[in-house]
Amino acid sequence: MNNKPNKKQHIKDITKTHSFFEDVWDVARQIPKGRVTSYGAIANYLGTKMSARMVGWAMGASVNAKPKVPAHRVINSAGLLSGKVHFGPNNEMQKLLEKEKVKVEKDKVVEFNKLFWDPAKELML
DNA sequence: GCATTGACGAAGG
DNA sequence: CCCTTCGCCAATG
Repeated sequence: MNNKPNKKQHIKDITKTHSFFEDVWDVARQIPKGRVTSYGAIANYLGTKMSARMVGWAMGASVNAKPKVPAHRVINSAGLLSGKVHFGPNNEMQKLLEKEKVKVEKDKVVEFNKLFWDPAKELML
């Protein structure tokens, strides 16, 4: 099929009801409590595996998400709280994670590999 | 239309 | 453990 819709037009259309952001938010909202995932994992699940940056970018817009998105459970592949600054002037993100029994040290999730929640594996229904 | 930026990822020093 | 370089896509100026 060569009837590919203009990407720009498509985006403009979906921006009203359904956007790349909402896809990310939808996945993020399904992250179990006490678990964490990475931008790359979500990107891979959405098919945009080449651009984990876009996921982070969507997370930045999560402030517009309703209901709010547990973005504090979404971190980078190294288990580092890369976006903690976006939660508050202090380590708000870390506090939220520790509240969910997620240990954080040096802005990094302890045993991140064990707490890692991969939507592409856990959420493939 | 080009340049810069960005809550990334991986590899190298 | 810390920093640098490259690649990636989309938004923004």
